[in-house]
Amino acid sequence: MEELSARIALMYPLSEPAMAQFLSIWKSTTYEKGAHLLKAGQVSNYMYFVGKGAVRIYYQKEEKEITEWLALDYNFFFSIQSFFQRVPSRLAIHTLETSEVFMMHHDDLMQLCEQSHEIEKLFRKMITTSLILSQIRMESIQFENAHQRYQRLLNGSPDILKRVPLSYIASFLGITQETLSRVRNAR
Amino acid sequence: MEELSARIALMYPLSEPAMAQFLSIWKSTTYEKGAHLLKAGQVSNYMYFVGKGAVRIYYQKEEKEITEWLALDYNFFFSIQSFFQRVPSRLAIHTLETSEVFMMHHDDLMQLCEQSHEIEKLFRKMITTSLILSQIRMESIQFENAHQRYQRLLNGSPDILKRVPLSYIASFLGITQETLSRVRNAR
DNA sequence: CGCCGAGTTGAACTGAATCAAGAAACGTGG
DNA sequence: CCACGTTTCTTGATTCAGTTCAACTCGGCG
Repeated sequence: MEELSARIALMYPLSEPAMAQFLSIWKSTTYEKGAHLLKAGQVSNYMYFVGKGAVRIYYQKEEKEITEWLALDYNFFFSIQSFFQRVPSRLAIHTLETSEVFMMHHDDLMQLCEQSHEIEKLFRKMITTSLILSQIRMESIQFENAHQRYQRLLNGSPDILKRVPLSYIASFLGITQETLSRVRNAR
Repeated sequence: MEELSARIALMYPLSEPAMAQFLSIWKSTTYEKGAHLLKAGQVSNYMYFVGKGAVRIYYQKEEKEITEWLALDYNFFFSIQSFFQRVPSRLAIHTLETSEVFMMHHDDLMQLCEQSHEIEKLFRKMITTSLILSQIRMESIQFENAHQRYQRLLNGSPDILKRVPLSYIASFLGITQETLSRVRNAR
């Protein structure tokens, strides 16, 4: 819980009562490796945060599984479209390691946002961060080749290779497993 | 101004005084075709809205010009990273047609957000919309081929071909002008 | 008429996907 | 602790979408 509150404070420093209020709507559960937090077709009601652990967001696309996001150690994640638009999610979420997962229900968040301008503002900052990350990822996909994207990922999470199967990493990078293998072993 | 206020109301229906307050920080200017709203290297202080008209956001990348965004008739646009992070923008913005452009200064917006929870919430919704669009565009770039992306663009703005040179459209779609030409004339 | 920018067409090339085997690592039961 | 099957990863050959480079067409317009 301290890590969660530290990450929140980093985005926008809430007053003490607001922080307490905000933290109060987060529930924590420890999931075994391979457990599903969300299945495809459900409306995703939660925004999540992983403690120490690893989580994968993926979906089915023409008999292939696409890894949409990988969240390791102390990071937020959620199904953007489903959470905001309240529509069933194509995405599924499962753990890659036994992980402590914190989750906050959409309705609780909305209710707090109504009551508290401060929390509304925090939430706005969280979305802004997502938007900027989304832009950066888009540019990476559009202009960087397989090798550059792989390097970028390694810079951000050097230990990801030891913790996530290559097939997931390849899909997350938008390349095939074979290409990733070649890129890794080149030179 | 009515169009601007209509688009705002669509995202989040402000109370009358809040709407008046919000509209009051927007200034309007009519720019001739080819005029620059923003040059690369400047911090972008504004969020923009085009009335009837057309605007292009672009940047220099290794002696090529990349068209990052095209905004036609009654749409918002801005340099996301520069606006939020207050860093110099790689992006430049110019008009493709004589256009009425509305602009809102970052600091005015922030001040209003401090004062008014309602406006903060509107702003949050605006960013959320951007985030969802960004996700959709990312998926389009990653998984759709040149022909599909072209079709998607046409569906969204059928008259864009008549108003924007092909070289800009190609770059916006992330393909070369030659490929766009082939895609257009195929079959 | 000749030039100029915008768009098209053709041919060669390239990065990554696909298809197809293999090799290595992993774990489960004997 | 080993043997076996399964999953994960690598390697090779071929194919393909899209790029690059170069030449060409077309429609203004001074």
